[in-house]
This record gives sequence, structure tokens and C-alpha cells, in this order.
Amino acid sequence: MSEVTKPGGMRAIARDAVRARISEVAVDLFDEQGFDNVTVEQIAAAVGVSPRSVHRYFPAKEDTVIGDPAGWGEHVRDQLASRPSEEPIWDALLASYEALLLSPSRNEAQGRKAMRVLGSTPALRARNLEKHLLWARLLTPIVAERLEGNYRELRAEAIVQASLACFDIALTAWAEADAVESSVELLRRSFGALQPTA
Amino acid sequence: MSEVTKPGGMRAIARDAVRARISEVAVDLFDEQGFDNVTVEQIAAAVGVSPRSVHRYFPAKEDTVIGDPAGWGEHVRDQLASRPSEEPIWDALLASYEALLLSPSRNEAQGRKAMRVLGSTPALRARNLEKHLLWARLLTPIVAERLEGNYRELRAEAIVQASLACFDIALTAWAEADAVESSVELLRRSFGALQPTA
DNA sequence: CCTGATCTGTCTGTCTCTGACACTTGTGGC
DNA sequence: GCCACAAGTGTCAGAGACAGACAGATCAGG
Repeated sequence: MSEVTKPGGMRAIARDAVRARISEVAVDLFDEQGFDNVTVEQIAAAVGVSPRSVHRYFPAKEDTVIGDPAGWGEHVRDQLASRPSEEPIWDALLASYEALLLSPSRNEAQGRKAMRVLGSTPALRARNLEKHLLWARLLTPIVAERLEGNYRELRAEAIVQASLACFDIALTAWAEADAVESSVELLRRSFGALQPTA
Repeated sequence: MSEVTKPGGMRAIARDAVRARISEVAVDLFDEQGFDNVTVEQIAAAVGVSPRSVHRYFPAKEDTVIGDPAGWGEHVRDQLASRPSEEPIWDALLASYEALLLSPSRNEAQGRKAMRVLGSTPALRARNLEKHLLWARLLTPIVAERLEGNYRELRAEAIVQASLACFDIALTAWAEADAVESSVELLRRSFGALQPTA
């Protein structure tokens, strides 16, 4: 990830900063006025750039809230791959998601607000689930490797998608105003719902 | 559902027929040329109506493939509600989805083609997941009623979403060209993946 | 200071989707 | 059979998201 600032890395830093700024402003506006009632033009004006530039940073308006799906997905994949192969698959998945939630670069307040906005609009909910499909493609091969018996692929997909659903539910519940539990605790509870025997 | 053709029902019949026709033509075009390479104008021309009318029947282009989510969702909900309350929740959910798959009004070939198109484009996958969210809102209260203990709501959501993931995985696998199993069989297998003990 | 890569703004265009209005066509009452 | 009314449709106009093209600005490295 961080390689002592690659040559010419100054521009990359600036780019990331602008990107983050646009995302922040956009989420704030969505939170105040609703996703559909805010145009890209308004976001651009609030940030101080042209609408065209906003689209250069984010191919779709929804992406200003979702962020970069691939990066975090690979993070989870790497976590899962580094788990011992004897570990029960559900435990390994749970641990991988937990590692993501405990990742330091996540801002608490901003994350919660983004989650709240995310749950407020069908279009955003859908995009978010699309992100999960991307993650699923990364995780399924690893899970399939650790299964035995027939229909490994199909079963692996079911397990991965179910776990992602738990992940999403936990984060959604966490974003609610009255949630006092930590996100990790909620994650464990939702995982537990699928394993009455454990 | 069918009430011997309500007074003024002739128009409703015509409406449904046009609706089905647009959907059929659209799916065919998408299958041939790709979802993004077909404009609403082309679909309208192929059917013989104005583009405005296509949007009157389907609020979004994606809906020509997805169909009417609410209708089928209510179908599943009613099935689930009519299940005996002692039945294990996973069995009840499985039976409800099976009833939907065995519903007579589903055309085999057309359904498979729609499923294939559906998996080919991010925008369509997203809409499909949105449909699942709608279903989840219908099913979760019923499931929550049948649970005991704490965190009923959270656990019900996890169970419902996981089961929907299984449903989706089964249908996706079924749409694959080399799938020989019936959709019901695939559904049972994906359900089984989450219950190693059963 | 110069050169080339990168970023940005502006212009232009396409496509989806919506509202408003007028026109046509069935439906049901008389 | 005729007529008023509702429903469906086409045409027009417009907002908004996004992409391509191009010119100018900016900044790294020689």
C-alpha cells in the first residue's frame, strides 16, 4: 500500500484528497436534502470544481457514497486467505470481517453518516449490494477450496453471500441512531443467527 | 386474483398483453446486443409504440427484464404466512420459494433467457438485488414472529437475507447453459449449504 | 527554463426519465 | 344508436446523469 511516496506520488496524494473531499461534501448534502434532491452540479459547486470533474473522480453519483469497493474487498480476501485452513469456515469469515471493521482508516462518524444515507435510497442500497457481489467473486474461490464433497462452488457461493448479508445487516443496524452495541458485536450476533447449533 | 373478468377488465387484459410484449421484445434485444447497446427508442420501435409509452409501462428500462417485483414478493409472503408455525423456519422458507418456482405462469425458456440477461449487466443485477430488498421487508416480520429470544429483528433479517441469497444463487446457476438440475433441486442444495447439520 | 504528462474546465452530445397537453378510442349509461 | 367519460397514446419540451473532444493550466524532472 504505502511505498514511501512513490516518485510523482504527490499528484496521487492530491487526487486522493480531492476524492475524499468530494465524497465528504456529497454525503453531507445527501444527508440534509436526500440523495435524489441533490444534483451533481450542486455537489460540484459546493466543492468548487466543475461537474465534469466530479464525474471523473466518480463514474456514478452513487459512488460518492459507496467509495472504492475493490480495495476493501481485497483486504477481506487477503484476511481470509491468511486464516488457517483447519479453522471452521464461518469462524474464518467472521474474523476477516472483524479485521475490516477494526481497520484504523475508518472514520466513525463519517462512516455512520454514509451508512445512514446509504440506507435511505433504493438506488444506493442496490449499489451497495453490487459491491457485495464483487466481494463475493473474490471470496468464493477461497471458501470453495476449503470445502469438501459435491457442489463445492454452489455451496461456497451460498455461504459467502449469506455471510455478506450478515455483514450488511450488522452495519445497517449499527448505523441506526439508537444502536449502542459496537459494530463487531452486532456482526457476531447476525452471524449467530445462522448457526443455532453453535 | 381472477374474478371472472371484472367490469372494464378488457382494458386490463390489453394492458397486460402489451406489457408482456414489450418485456419479451426487450429481453430478446438485450440478449442479442447487450443491455447498454439497446435504447428505449429501439425497443419502442420494435414493439410499435412510442418511447413515452414504454416508460409508462415500465418506470425504468431495467424493469422490462425484472418484471413486477411486488407481485411475486407478496406471493412468497402469503405462502410463508400460511405455513404452520411449528415448522422450522428454514423449511418454511424453502417451501415458500419452491411454491414460487413451481408457479405455472412462469415460462421456462423466457425465464432462463431473462435470467441470463439479468446476470450480464451490473445495472440489472443491482435492480434485481433491489427486488430482494423489497421481498426482505415483506418476509422479515413474519420470520421475526416465529423466533424466540433476543434480537429477534436482527436475526430474522439475517435469516431472510441469507435465504434470498440462496434463492438468487440457485436461479443464477439454473440459468447457466450447462445446468441440468431443476431449479427446485438447485434451491434445495443451496439451502443445504447453510445447514451442515440437517 | 523547458518538456511532457496530468489535471481541469468548457462545450457538445446521447440517453433515461418526467410532466403537460391534445387526440383517439373503447366503455357504460341513456 | 348516441353521448359523456375514462383510459391509453403520441408529441413536445425539459431536467439530469454521464461520456467524448479539445484547449488551457499545472507541476514533476531534466
